[in-house]
Amino acid sequence: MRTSKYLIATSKETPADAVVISHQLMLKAGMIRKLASGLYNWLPTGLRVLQKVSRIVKEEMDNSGALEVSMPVVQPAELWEESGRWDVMGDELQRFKDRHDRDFCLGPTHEEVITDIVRNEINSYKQLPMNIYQIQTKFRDERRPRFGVMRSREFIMKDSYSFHLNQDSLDQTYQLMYDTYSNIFSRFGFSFRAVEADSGNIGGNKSHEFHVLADSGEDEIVFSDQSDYAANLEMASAQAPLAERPPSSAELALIPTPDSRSIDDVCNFLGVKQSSTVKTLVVLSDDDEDDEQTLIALVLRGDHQLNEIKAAKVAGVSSPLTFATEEQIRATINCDPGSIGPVKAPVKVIVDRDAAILADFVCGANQDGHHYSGANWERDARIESVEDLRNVEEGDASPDGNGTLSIKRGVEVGHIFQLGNKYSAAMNATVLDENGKSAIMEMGCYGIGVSRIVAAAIEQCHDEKGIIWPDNIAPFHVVIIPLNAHKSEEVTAVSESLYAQLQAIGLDVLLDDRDKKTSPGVKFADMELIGIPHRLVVSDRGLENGQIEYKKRGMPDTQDVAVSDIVAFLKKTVLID
RNA sequence: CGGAGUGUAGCGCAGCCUGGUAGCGCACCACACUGGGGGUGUGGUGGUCGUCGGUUCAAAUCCGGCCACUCCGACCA
Repeated sequence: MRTSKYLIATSKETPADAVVISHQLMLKAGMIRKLASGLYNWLPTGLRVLQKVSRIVKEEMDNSGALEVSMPVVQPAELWEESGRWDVMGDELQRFKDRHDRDFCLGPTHEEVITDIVRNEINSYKQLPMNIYQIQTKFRDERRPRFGVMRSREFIMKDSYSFHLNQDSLDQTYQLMYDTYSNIFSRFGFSFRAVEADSGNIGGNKSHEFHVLADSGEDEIVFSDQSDYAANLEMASAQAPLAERPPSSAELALIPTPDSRSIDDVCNFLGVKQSSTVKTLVVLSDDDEDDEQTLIALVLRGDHQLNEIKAAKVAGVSSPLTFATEEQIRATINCDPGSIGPVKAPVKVIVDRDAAILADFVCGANQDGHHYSGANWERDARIESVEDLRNVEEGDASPDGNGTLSIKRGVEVGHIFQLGNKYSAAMNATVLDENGKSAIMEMGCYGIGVSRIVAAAIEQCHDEKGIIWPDNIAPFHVVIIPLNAHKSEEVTAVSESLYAQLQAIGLDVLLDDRDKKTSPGVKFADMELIGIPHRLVVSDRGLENGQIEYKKRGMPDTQDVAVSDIVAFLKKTVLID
């Protein structure tokens, strides 16, 4: 490609509404343009990268034995009603009617459609297992699109769905996909982690997320420094406390604590550490027979944070977790939410493991403006049950007993689930087994955010000048920059010759043949911003010595290579795979 | 969905408070110079000031409705 025939579309200014680096650089480098909130046009440079990412994902999926199909973006409501998700899904599901007033939606995912295909096409256990994938545009009407293509409403996803006669077969394919995903993200050169994850609303049991480590990531992931334990913060547990609860030594004392409603306030007022206090959060129970929902108190150590996912899984607690309103608290406990505590509380008290081993602690007294000091479990406060309710913290012991936990931010680029028979049962997707009996298929599903990978790669690979692409997803492998071509026939001739020769050995080459009004500085800056990994500068100065200047993007030094060697040099330097 | 904010040229912004000729930088076009790091000069192109309505002799500016977009939070298959 010649820049004179191409759309460079770079800009010096950083657009005001881009906050993360990948979004800024994608706009500045002319890869994308916003069309509306969460909707982006992909310009030529961006599309080249996107297609290379897709190609690698496709190659590895094909290698794994998965079969590629293409399913429509638009899906009929009937299938979603059959699976039960038409009514369950929130407004992320973009619903609309066609001219005949029939209900449709834009596909945010394709479990229903694939299950429909498979129940029609697959009849025998002999055809299983089968893993089917597509690389397709998805639409989710996100409440708050942000970070450019990292969280857009329309995006490209590789989604695959596997079908099995039994759990063993599902386990095997799940592991195969785990390994395939690891291969894919390794090919992009990512620093990534696979972590145990909550399977969320999609249903099912076993689930792993693949995260690219990046400070701008929206998720917090937890891993041990000495073992392979890794989990999403939502799922992560610390090792249960090993210490026994010390014996009580203090008397329960009621203390006026005017205007002290938060843990911070109380600790400042009383001069105690947060870890010697407990905080009490009141949530709704899950008995919904009548309007009079009972309340449940969740008690954590003052310095710990509630994990809402874990709390919602505790027996008796509403799911999704719903906090009691101030009125409900007032009606049942008769105090404001800043003064609640487990002592003589008129509700069930569920206690976090770390809060349960405290003795002589400070807590709310269930009277406005009062706290207790010297409170002790059993003696002063009844425990309904002890659970793991809190977020892990940096430095907690790993649950497998090996090492301590670190927390880093990550961008979720892949997610694999074991769905079980949630969709196959609802939609009656069965095969005949070897005994001739009808069997509901087990399912797995596996997603990769293809467009998100482009952003994640930039998050990991950039410097103050711009993007630094790995060779295998760079929009171009090599850029040739002729200097003073308008004055030097030799520079022009050598540049053209190189351009042809490098293309002939299979490289994607960009020849910066913009006219003399485009100064060398502009060309260098543009190509560094765009992130082309290999740069050749052809100049009279170099040609006098029979040399071309080579520079690798991101490396400080240039090197001179003989004109006669340059093609062979690049052939072995550029990593095309 | 709650809170906050912004809409003026392709991009970044000023002008609004105190109503009266719509401006600056970048980009773009022409010419000349320059020619290994976003160069210089001269001259240009480009805007229904988000939109609808109100006040006024007069509205980018004051008032109101609507729309769009952004940020923080909640949510996220």
